Amino acid sequence: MPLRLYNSLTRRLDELRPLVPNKVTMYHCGPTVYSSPHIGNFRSFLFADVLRRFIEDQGYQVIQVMNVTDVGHLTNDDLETGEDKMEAASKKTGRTAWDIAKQYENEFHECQRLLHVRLPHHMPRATDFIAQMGVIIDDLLQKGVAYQVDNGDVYFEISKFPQYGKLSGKVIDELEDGARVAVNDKKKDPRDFALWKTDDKHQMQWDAPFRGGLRGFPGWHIECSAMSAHYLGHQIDVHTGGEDNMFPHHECEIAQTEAHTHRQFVSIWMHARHLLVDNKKMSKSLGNFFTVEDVLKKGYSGLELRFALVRGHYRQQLNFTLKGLDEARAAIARVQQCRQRLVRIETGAERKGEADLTAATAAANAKFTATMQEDLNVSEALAVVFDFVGECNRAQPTLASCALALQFFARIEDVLGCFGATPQADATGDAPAELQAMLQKRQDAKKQKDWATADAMRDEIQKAGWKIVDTATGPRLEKA
RNA sequence: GGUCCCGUAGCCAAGUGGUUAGGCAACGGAUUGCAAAUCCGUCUACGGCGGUUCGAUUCCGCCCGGGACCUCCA
Repeated sequence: MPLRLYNSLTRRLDELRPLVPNKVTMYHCGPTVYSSPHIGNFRSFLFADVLRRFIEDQGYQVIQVMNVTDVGHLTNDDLETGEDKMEAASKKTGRTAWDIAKQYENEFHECQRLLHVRLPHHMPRATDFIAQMGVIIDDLLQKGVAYQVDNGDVYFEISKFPQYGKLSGKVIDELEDGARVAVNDKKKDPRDFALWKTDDKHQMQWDAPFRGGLRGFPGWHIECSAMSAHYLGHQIDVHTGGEDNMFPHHECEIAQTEAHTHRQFVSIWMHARHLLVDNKKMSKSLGNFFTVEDVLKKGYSGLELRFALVRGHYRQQLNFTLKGLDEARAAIARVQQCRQRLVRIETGAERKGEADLTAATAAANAKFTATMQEDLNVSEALAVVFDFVGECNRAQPTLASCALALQFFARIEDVLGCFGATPQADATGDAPAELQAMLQKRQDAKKQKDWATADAMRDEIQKAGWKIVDTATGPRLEKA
């Protein structure tokens, strides 16, 4: 069974057919590092992460590149008033753009770690690829697809690339009727976009990396073309981003890259739907957004946030709520309880049985694969996992079955990464000695039928962040 | 104004022309000194109105409601 993915370009499910057999190249539009990463950002990045993990699960070797935009992302791409986001943040805070970029890039990496993201193989910064951008700009100028105006700005000329609009379905006339107005009369067409801009006041400036240019800074779109070409070559298999990237960003990437190489840039374009918060659009301009840090400060773990952001289908709007995080916590616990019991049986801490889970495990694996192969249907894949949890809990499995089932869970974890590592059979030994003493005291009290003392001990242990689990073979302590 | 997506039980969220997700919460039962965890059971839905069909939540049309892009945003 092939892996089929929804391709924004063809508007249907396309089979993943890597240009080089068994190797998949992926490029992801990463963060613009001008503010703290928010949960909406990570909805997209976690989607990319799960995609990568599943493709690897399917036996491919993946090479993943995610850019860090630290220059050139204009607040208003085509208008004269457009301002670089880094510069805008700098103005607001009084710090340098370089300083800001560094801070938020670090924050981004920290969030990746907290949300258990498998790091892309390369995470290049735009500012480190000025020269490579220059090569493309130079070529586009030579080919007459781009033009330079008096002040030194270089624009890509839309009319020279008739396929412009093929990804987003935007048609020229429609755009001209829209809210966007041409106020930059230097441009031949209002939709021509900047490859290079000049501005004396801009903090980040470079001598033009192309012939006949003036000192300035690159436009936003060109970085992705340059960096994907540098690491992955002129043609790549999969390119992802948030749905807002589709236009104009990805449209522009296609135009400049394909005008440059005369080859199809990307086989499969994928876009994650935006997140809603309490059923409302989440955006900076509305101010109703949570940063990753906000959520973690409320006491939720990265795993819980990851689960909450990953559980819905990526092409569906996902409604984020704090209640959803509580649900995530409970759901994760359900899986972990199940895994822990299997470990306990395996290690002899709990009685094994006669139930053979071989067939059930094979079926779960097959269903999980099939459902993920169909455009990464995580929701349905989770249903498979939870069905299997029920089967395990109901059974008294053999040692061999425990091992098989645990392998299944390890695979799920490898792909989804939202449940955590295989639990320990018994964490009692890791608990502080005083808690272990309390546990013993509770046992003694129970023998005496001194329920008051027994319950008091349990409450104390709970207050310390642990809980008692009573079993047929005696009580044990677990982290709550 | 143009293009497009969605509306599923208390909440979240898949899917399908006729069997029927899953999670959370709630309730009843088993277990337990009481709990926790686990198991069993209950709650059974597809925005509204038409149409196509033997049969529609699933296809078509209209309406209502929410959202996306075209403008900063993943």
